[in-house]
Amino acid sequence: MNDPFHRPEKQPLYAAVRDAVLERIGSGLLAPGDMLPSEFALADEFQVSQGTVRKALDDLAARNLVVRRQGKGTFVAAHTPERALFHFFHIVADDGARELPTKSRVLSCRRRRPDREEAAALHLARADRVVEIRRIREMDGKAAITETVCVPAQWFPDLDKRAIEEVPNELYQMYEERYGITVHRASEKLRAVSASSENADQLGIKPGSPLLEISRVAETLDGRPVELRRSRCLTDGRHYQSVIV
Amino acid sequence: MNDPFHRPEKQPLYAAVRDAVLERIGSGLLAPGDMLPSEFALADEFQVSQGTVRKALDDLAARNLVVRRQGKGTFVAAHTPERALFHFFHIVADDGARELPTKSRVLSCRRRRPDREEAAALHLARADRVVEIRRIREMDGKAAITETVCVPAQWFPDLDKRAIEEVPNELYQMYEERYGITVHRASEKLRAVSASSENADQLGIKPGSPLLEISRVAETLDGRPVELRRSRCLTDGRHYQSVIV
DNA sequence: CAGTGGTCTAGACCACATC
DNA sequence: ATGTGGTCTAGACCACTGG
Repeated sequence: MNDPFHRPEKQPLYAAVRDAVLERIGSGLLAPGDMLPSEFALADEFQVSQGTVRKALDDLAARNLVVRRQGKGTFVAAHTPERALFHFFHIVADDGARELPTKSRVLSCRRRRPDREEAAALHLARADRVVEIRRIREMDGKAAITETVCVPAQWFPDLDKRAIEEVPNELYQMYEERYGITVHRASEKLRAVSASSENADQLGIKPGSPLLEISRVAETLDGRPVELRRSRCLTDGRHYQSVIV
Repeated sequence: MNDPFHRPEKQPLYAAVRDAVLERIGSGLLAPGDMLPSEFALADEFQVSQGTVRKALDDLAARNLVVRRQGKGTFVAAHTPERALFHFFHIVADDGARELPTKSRVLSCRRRRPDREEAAALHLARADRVVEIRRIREMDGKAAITETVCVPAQWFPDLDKRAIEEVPNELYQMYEERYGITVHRASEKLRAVSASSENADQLGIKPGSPLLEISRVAETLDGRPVELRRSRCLTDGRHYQSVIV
């Protein structure tokens, strides 16, 4: 049934409502962009007051899982290009301008076994397969970032067979639309590294130059890791912007 | 008067209550650690319902400005060592262990004119004065971070005269307790840079080695910049951890 | 116009902390 | 026992959206 509405001991009512709605989103019963039932409809369904449903939905809205729009309804959050850019792309020009990586040149797109790091990050066995995409992203007209994206092949069945030209600049929207996988949160580890000779060639710099390495693990709603993305970025007139609230 | 309780055109009631409480915190009328009046007391004072006060306080709690504790009360957020560490210190060992910089060796502590970058970041004129603290922070027993902290001298009148040994490891708690200045939010810019010969000496590495440069501007509640902190960190077995929700 | 979320109220009861 | 925040209800009215 699609009605797992339990209150497992002392959990507040609104939390049970929240989790029930969450379950429908996670299971795909409610897809990104869909409108949720109205507050009153949910209140009626779960036999709680409208205020309790409101608190549950406000909670989900605070976590960016749904978007509430007065007069229209409550909708499951979707990956728009702006959201992807503002939410997941943190490289900014030093003058504060938000320059997006306009072009990206795909170097390769293949299917292979994961290395130790990838297997660990994506919770895979060494015998499993991953699809690896390597590309160079340009900013302000010049090559600025080398990127190696790695995803479990089982969830992205034909990704390696797509023509290289078909890979869009914004991957997360494609994950969502084409494979039904919504990236919800990510954690990034940043380090300073020396450019390898390969990096140097790709970015037009001297080997040994300092590069900002960003190692990102992206997760779905239910916490499964879906992507390991290792980027090396030239921080020349640019920086990684982090806000601590 | 301490009662600027206006509703400037179409602003929700709870927002007016929130701003009124905020005003008391910002003005120092309510200091960090102080307990706020109870929900009913505030409701009575502002002539609104308790639910409206609740919404106002929940809003402040969501912004980390107050802390609510069931059965005890609502308190103005204060800088505990843990808060400082978990909230503002993002360097983590690669195995995930949260190693704090135990020791810090202060190299100098002096009063001088700001350079162009400092003046811009701290909204000062070139004729103003700043206090500069330079130090080396150790992690895991080895020198790992060089740090230059810069604050407006006018708000920290005798900071430069304090004995170097007196400067504590956690500065923000001292800012709050000794100067009544609460750091509330910060923004950090990260870059990869090459170690200068000075950096190399300080950290025991070769000149030119890649270092993670973190340039942080810390702000008070009302958005005034109070500190420019430039750190250069050896990311060897460590990284800067950033979570995107 | 009907339907949606947003605000606000008044009151009840619960859970926790302190004396 | 008292006072605090946390949950939940029922209902009123407002503001916005779209047919």
